[in-house]
Amino acid sequence: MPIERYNAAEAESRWQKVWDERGIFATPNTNLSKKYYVLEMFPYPSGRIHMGHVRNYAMGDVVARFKRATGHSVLHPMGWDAFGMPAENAAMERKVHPKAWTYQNIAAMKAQLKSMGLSLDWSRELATCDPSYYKHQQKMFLDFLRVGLVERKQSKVNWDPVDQTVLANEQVIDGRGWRSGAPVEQRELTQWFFAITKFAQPLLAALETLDRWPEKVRLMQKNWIGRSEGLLVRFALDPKTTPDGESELEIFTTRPDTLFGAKFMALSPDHPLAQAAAKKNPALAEFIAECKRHGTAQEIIDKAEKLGFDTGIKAVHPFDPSWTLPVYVANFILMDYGTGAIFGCPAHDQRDLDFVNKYGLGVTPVVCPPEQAPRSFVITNTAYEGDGRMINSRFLDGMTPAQAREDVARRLENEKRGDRPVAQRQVNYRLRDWGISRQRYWGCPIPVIHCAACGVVPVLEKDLPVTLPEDVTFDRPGNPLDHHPTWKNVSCPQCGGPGRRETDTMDTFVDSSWYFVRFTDPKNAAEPDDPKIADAWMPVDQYIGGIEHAILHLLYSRFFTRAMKQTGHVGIDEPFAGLFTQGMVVHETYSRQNGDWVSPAEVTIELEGETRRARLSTTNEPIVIGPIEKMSKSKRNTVDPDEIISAYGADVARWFMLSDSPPDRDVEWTERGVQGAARFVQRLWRLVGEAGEIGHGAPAARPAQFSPPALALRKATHKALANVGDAVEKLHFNVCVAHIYEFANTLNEVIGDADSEDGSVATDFTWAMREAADVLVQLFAPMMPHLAEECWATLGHDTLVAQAPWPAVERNLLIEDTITLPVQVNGRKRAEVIVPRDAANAQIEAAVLALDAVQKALDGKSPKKVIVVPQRIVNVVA
RNA sequence: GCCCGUGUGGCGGAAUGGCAGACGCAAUCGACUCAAAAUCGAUCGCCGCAAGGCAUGGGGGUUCGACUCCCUCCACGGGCACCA
Repeated sequence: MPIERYNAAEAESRWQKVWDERGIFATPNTNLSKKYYVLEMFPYPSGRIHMGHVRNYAMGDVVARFKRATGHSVLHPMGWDAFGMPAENAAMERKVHPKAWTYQNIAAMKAQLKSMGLSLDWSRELATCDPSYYKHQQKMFLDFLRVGLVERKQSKVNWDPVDQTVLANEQVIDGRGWRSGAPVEQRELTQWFFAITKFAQPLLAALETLDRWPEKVRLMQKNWIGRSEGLLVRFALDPKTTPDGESELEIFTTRPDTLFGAKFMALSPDHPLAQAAAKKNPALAEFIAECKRHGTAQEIIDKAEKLGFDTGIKAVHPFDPSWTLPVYVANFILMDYGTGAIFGCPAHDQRDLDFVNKYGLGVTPVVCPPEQAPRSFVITNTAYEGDGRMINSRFLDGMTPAQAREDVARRLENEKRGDRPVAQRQVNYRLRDWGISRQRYWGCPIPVIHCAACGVVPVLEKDLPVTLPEDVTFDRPGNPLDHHPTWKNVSCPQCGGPGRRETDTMDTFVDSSWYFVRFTDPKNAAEPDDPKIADAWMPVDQYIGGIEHAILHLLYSRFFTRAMKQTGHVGIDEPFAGLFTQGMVVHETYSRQNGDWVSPAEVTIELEGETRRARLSTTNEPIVIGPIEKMSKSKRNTVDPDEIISAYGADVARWFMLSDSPPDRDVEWTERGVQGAARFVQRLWRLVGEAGEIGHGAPAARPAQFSPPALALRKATHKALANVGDAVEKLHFNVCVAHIYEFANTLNEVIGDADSEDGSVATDFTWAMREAADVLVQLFAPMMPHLAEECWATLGHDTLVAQAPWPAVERNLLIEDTITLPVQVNGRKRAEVIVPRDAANAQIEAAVLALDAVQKALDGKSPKKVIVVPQRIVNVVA
């Protein structure tokens, strides 16, 4: 009987409806002893999903469905990272309200996601722009404020001149705003900060415990936090050369061992001593002003030449009162790292070397590389930053730099000036506090009120949430909240006098720093916001998303979770136990002769011998095939998931996304690959149909005995089951796909053999065939759930495969009675030998040496040694 | 500049220190067809008629045995970048 083609379009919407009606993916907050929380990074509602989303959510869905089948209570929710600039841009460009624009986009994208057949619990859907979401965020802000994790301080900030808002350090990439791409300027503003630096050490230390995170991400965070251990050293200043009120200069160094190589001191232009000295020195004041002028744009700082100005002040060397060092103001010293002052040792620091070479201050090497004679060791243009032995350093001579560092630290710690030690050990971090104030409308309002009498006053908890006004205008630059005629005018909660509402909103990265906790609380919970429920679900067992969030989102979320713990919102430290960073979806680029990009949909590819040629489908104009790049609107090399799904079905899109490349690498979207996936869908459909027919009459009870062909089939079935299960656990979806292909090929051969035998089929074989068909369907069900349901139904099941438990692997079927061992002679394969599984090594050795091929390879020589690796290989050494 | 990762057929890639190239894509030949598509069968790392040899970026090392471990060089990709 011919089998009809599988109609994806019809079947997919039908099964989606069944899943929906039966509510099988809704997760109750009960029975959490075996819980599994799988989460994909939630999308920004830009309006349409792209192939990156398809890849991300396909992976998460495989994990969710697999874990559900293996008996876990699975939480797999979806929501919307809904605040942000694009909504305001749309408002400015198209006169749509950001809220309307956002919710339209959410509706459109939700429909797209639904068409993918994802096993999501939509009852927990959330949008961060919803007051019922951000009221919790405002509450947490106030809790953080109370315990000192939120601070208000004046500081130099990164100002994005295009978006007219402040950016966090993490949001400045190559000196440009992460969103606008405009060169970032430095401005001095009073801003709200999350005190992420208070957790610098725990955030760093806990990276060691995140053993299910990619090494790369942990390293990136480690470098970003940037811990360095060093010494704070107080240098006395020569009073004759020093402005009134100043008597010493404190510096931070990680290389106290090089103290005898010091040639100068350098101050940041913002350093108080520099400012004090500038008051009496107009030339110095001008130099500092010049530094600041140059310092407005990050790009200029990056390229600036090292410049210094001698203040005339002299600092006294801590080990020699007669040795003084000139104090410079230098443009490359940062005020907000260490103390904003350094001592310069040119021999062993490239920047310092460049500086002394410019100003002629001399070089004395103090660390001599191994196997180099101290007398002949000279530094000219390249500083030596390696290890060795101390030279020219008095009592340190002969020590290693590590020993010298310890010796210097101990001596200066024990020496007092005034009532304090001259030096103390200090740990410094590169990490800066997280500035969250944004001068924008479409974000979470910061719930404080400014009062002339009382200062900054928190909004009362009963007045939360502070909601955004809807009647705002976007017809001029700046913050629409600030322009609003009445919104900011409120009375002070403390004194009742006139107050002004804070008009800054929070960085949208705050919204995404805790959404994973919010999902644990279903809307209809008896006790909303019960920390016990959050703790029962948290941490996220498997988090999946792009590597681009390695620092920003993932570090903020780690901080936020700790802050939530400190304020009693959760009981855990780390939000994501397992993290997987998937690769990008890439595609060939196409362009016309004049350089205009052309989308793949407009191009026809032809093969001319070995070379592929592209033409514009409409006019036959020749098209240049460009490099394979990340799908982007600007290069127009995108493929619309909607079009793929309507042409081939969601299962095909999902399958191809999972099949071609390892999930952490980039995958190239190709038409050929999609067609291959589509062919395989039809092949599986036919194969399951045929296997189902053979297995149709099988007895319900499992036969006591299996004939050799039936046993062989069962072995293949259980091997596939074990292999696919292992591969899914490791998220090796491409390997998983390969094993499914392999099993499908085997099953196809077995069916072919059974057909050719023509006649009645033994019942044990029909039973094994039915088992094989069931298992095959279950194996691909997490990846192609619609096809799987359709196949499952044709196999006569009245249950849903989405709810079927994962079959148990019968381990005894994986063990072979006889094994084929490869035989090597001197490491080169010469033969194979078939031996019983439990054969003794001596027995195997004898069998191997009797082989003709082995004797021939030995060529009359007698073997020196025979290495038998049980179950693996035999190697004869001659 | 510093740190990290990657390198395997025409392509994507597989391989607890144990048969390199599973599986897929592409290609070639054949069957079916009036023809095409679909489907099915065969071939498919390189050299060689073959026997055999050579092959996991290059070179060296450890090992009975190395894609896998170590050293070194090269290429590509990524992160950080006046952080003292």
